[in-house]
Amino acid sequence: METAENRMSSTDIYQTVRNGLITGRFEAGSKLKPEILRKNYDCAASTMREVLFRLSCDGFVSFEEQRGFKVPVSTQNTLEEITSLRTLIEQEGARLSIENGDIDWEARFAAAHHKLAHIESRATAVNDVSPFIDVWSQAEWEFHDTLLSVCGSKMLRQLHRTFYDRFRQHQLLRDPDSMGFRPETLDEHEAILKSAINRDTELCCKLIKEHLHNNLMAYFNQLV
Amino acid sequence: METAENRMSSTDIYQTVRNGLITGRFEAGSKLKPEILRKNYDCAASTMREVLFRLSCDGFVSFEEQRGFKVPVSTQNTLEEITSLRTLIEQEGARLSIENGDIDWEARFAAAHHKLAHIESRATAVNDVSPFIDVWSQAEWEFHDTLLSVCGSKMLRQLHRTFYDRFRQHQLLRDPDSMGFRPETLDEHEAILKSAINRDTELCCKLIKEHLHNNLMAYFNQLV
DNA sequence: ATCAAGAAAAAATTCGATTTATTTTTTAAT
DNA sequence: ATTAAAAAATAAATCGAATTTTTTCTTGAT
Repeated sequence: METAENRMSSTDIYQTVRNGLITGRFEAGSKLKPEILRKNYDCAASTMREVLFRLSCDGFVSFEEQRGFKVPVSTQNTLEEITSLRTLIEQEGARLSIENGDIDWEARFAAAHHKLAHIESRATAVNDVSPFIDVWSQAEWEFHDTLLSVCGSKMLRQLHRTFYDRFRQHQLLRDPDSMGFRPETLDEHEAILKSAINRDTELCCKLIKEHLHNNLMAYFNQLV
Repeated sequence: METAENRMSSTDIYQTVRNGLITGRFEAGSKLKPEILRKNYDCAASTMREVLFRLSCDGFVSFEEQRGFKVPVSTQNTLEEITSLRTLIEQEGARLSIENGDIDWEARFAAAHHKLAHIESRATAVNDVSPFIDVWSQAEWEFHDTLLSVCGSKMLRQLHRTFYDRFRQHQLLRDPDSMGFRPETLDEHEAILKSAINRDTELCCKLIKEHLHNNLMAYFNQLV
């Protein structure tokens, strides 16, 4: 008998689709029809619907009653709101981490930065950065998450993750070729690392704000 | 032919269950089985499951794969995290509203406070406050939401609403008879109103922090 | 040609049943 | 009496089809 391929659980499908959404695999504004998508994930339409509902709660897809699911359309205002909230949350998380963090945290944060800086300098030196996107994204995420890792609030970290990913999603919605990084991020990340390790809370918050503001501006400037 | 009662849409059911959760109609830690609940809402188990997934995203119910849904158990730490995040968000919203708000906002905020104060003073004067819970809850929500109403960020307001409701849910999970209000809230609300209208951002943020901290403390003190 | 009404198609929603996994109960051996 | 394995019962997860609603297409009157 031919073996049936191992099926994914709905949670696996959820993860896969979520990942697809934040890596720009779906076109902005396009419909997400359970009946169509199910074929890609080998499941029933109602299972697909369940997954899409879960994604809609966190804002990765939009839902309108009797009208189904869509990839959200990115507007300037949406991205500004996402950036503001991410800034608010990341500043607070950094504040708490700087307060609580011990030498072990410093070491982990320095290590995360080291990895990230390595990738960023290699990516800056080259013409086509596309092969770096995936590793860079992962390293950047780990850098920012390590900063918050000893803030003491799981909830805050989770919320930060949602807004971090939503920002990335909206960058890609507008510009599917967006790398997400500018050469300047290298210096910005280093400054954040140093301020945190020096326990300079106010400077760190200021640098985070500038870093995220610059990300936002870079995005707007790409809009020809 | 006998007419079939008008059925609720899944979104209606979602709202109803959400409301039930934040008004203490489900016992902490109890299982939420789609097959059982469906009978109360006249729908299929899979529809119920869909609803529960939606609620789990915002933290109103907990979900574990292959083990179903539960009413969350309230721990001290959870409530502290919820309070901290609500404080962070409400302070930021107040800051922005104070910056943007015009005379119309002031008037609406004063009106919301007037209603709330009226209810609070009547409730304070009486022995059994239970008949006031529903109107008070609504008025308190409107007061806090009006404060944020011109912050310019729909997302922030939505997030605030989630944490506002989660706080209330956890109060009731621990103490099903919790009124949610203390006599002191009357003064605290008034002070917040005045500081906002005086455009004293820093004072307003401080008062919000104290107000929410006091809510939290009142909750802990009830734990015998 | 334009528009509205009605018909057809497509998509969203809901359903009841099947399959799969977990939990509880029973049985049997030590 | 305890424990371990097996069986039964319960609950979770998934499915494919039926139903309802929305959207698109067709037709015919102005």
